[in-house]
Amino acid sequence: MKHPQHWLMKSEPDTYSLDDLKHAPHQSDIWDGVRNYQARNFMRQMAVGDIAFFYHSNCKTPGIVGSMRIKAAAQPDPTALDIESPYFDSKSTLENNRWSIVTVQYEQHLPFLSLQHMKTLTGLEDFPLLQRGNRLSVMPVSDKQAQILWHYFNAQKESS
DNA sequence: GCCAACGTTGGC
DNA sequence: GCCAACGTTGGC
Repeated sequence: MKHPQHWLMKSEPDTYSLDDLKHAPHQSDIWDGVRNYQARNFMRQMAVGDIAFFYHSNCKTPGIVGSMRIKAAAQPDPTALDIESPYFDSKSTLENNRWSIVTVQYEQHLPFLSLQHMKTLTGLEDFPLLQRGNRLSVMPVSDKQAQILWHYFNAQKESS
């Protein structure tokens, strides 16, 4: 099996936090509501077993709080067809749903890595998250960037 | 709560 | 197909 690709996925903790995923049935859930084509296309590239960092955005101290595994590859997003959902999309149909979800599995909480501190780590200069004006909610993490992040998390775990 | 950056919409 | 207007994201 090909070694897993890393990703980063943002969620506002007030809407859906890592704890929410941890306490979901089977610690698994669908990642719905993505309404940006670039982010959607990244989700469509995800493979089962890929690793995604869970990032809390639009909160007091944004940063990475843990990790997940991709449990199932992209499928149509049911919320796009649900008129009751805040993510309802009038241009999507059952035959032609514009939007996708992946199924994610809780893996672990990690030592908190704030956005502020992430900016000080060397080797992350090209990380999309840190690029000016970036608003992507789903983005790839290169092997090199993942290695830097895991090094940070492992070092924090050892020193605690 | 402010606002810069960005994506989308819709008139033309 | 251009682009102004508008809505959203998300750090601060």
